[in-house]
Amino acid sequence: METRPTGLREQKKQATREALRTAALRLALERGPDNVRVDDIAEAAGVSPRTYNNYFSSREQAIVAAITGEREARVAAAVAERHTDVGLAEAVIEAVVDQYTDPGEPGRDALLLITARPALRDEFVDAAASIEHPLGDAIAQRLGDTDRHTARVLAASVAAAVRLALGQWLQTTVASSTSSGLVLPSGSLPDLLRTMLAPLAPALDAAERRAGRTAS
Amino acid sequence: METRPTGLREQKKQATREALRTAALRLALERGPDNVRVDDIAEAAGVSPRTYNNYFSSREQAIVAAITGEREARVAAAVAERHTDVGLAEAVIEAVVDQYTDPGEPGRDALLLITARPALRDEFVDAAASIEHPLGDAIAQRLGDTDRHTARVLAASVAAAVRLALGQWLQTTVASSTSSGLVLPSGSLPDLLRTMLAPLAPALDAAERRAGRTAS
DNA sequence: GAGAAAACTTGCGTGCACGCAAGTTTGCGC
DNA sequence: GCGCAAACTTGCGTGCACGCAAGTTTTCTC
Repeated sequence: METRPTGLREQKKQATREALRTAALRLALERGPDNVRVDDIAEAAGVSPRTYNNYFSSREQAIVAAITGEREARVAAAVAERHTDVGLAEAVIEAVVDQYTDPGEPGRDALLLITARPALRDEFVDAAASIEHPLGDAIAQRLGDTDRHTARVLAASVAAAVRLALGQWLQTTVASSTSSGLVLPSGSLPDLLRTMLAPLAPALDAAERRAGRTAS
Repeated sequence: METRPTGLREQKKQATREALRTAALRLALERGPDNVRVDDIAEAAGVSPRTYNNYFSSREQAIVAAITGEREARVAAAVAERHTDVGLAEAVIEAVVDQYTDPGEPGRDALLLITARPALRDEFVDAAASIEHPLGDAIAQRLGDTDRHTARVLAASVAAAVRLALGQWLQTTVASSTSSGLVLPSGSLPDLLRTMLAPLAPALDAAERRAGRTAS
C-alpha cells in the first residue's frame, strides 16, 4: 500500500495544512467569506501568504478542505475493506454513500456557507474529483491489475457521478430555499448518490467478471 | 433541438470569439506562448482586454480553443445522426473516435506547442469536459427522456474517459520525446480512446435496454 | 556528529481574473 | 421610425496565483 514518509517534516506539513484550512473556515464563518483575505488566513495560521499558496491554489479550496477533510482516502479505504464476496458495484456504491452521509454535526453551518456562495459551491462539487485516484487504486487492487486503464476509467466515472449528485443536491437545495431564510440541504443525498451511481453498476460488474475470467 | 438566437448580435459574438482564439494561437506560435500577454491577444483581435475575459477565463483557454474548435457540438451531432440500429455504446464510441481522429494538417504544430507546455497540456485535456453537456442531450434523446439522470451520468463518464485517454496520449508522447527534439504525438489516439471507452460499454448498453423495456 | 543534499518557506515581482458601474449597441413592440 | 429594455463592451480597481531565487530546516550518509 501507500505509506507516507513519516518524519518530522511530514508531520509539520500536515499540521500546517490543518491549521490553514481550519483558520480559513473559522474566519469565513466569523466574517462571511467575502471579508476574508488570503493574507488573513495565512496570518491566522502563522505562515506567509506565499506559503498558503503552496498548499492551496485558491481561497475556496482551503475553506472547502476544512469540511471535506480526508474523504478521498476514506472512500478508497472503505472500498478496500469490503469483503470480496459482494460485487464490485455494490462495494463501491456503498462505500461512497457511506462516506458522503452526514457524519453528524461538525460542518452543519459550514454547509450553509457553501450553498450560499457560488464559488464555494463549485469548489465543493469539484472536490469530488479528488476521490478519483485513490479510488482507482482501490479498484485496480480488486481487479487484480489485469488492466489498469479499466480501473482508472471506472474510478473517473464514479467520481463524475458523485460530482453530478453533489451538484444536483446543492442545486435543488438552493432552489427550495428561495424565499425563506437559508434552508439546510435535507433532500436525501444518499438517495441521489445511489441514483447517479446506479447506471455505472453494469460497467463495474462487467469489469469484475472480465477480471475474474482472465485470472482463472 | 437547440437553435441559436440567430441575429446580428450572435454573429458578432461568434466573430469576436473566433478572432480571439485565432489571434491567440497565431501569436503563441509566432513568439512562443510565454511571450504572449492577454493584452496582446485582445489588441490583435480588436477588443479590450476586459472583453477578452468575457470570452475566455484563462489565457490557455483561448489558445486551446483555436484547435479544439466546436468539437463538443460535433460529437453530439455525430451521436445523434447514427442510426438507432447500432447499439448506444457503439454509436457513442464511434462518434467520439471519429471526432478525435486527426482531421488533417491544421493544427500539427499547434499540438507541438501544447505538448510542450504543461499549462496548455492541462487545458487541452480538460477541454474534453466540454462534450459532457451536448453529449448528455444526445444520449437523453436516444434514451427517450426516461431518466435524465442516467443520460447525464453516462455522458459525464464518457467525458471522463476521453479526458483520461487524452492525458495518457500526451503523457506517453512527451515521455517518448525526451532526448530527441520534440516528437509529434503519433501513438494511436483512436486505439487509446477505444481502450478507455470500452469499460463503459456495458453501462451504455444496459441503459439502452432499460429504456427500451420501459418504453415498450 | 559533521557536512552535504534535499525539502520547505518566504519576499518579491508580474500578469491575470473578475466584480462593478458606466457607456454603447442591438432587438422588439407599437 | 421611436423609444425602451436587454445584451454587450469597456475602464478601473482589487485581490490573487505563481515563477523565481535566496534563506532556512530536516534528513541522509559516512
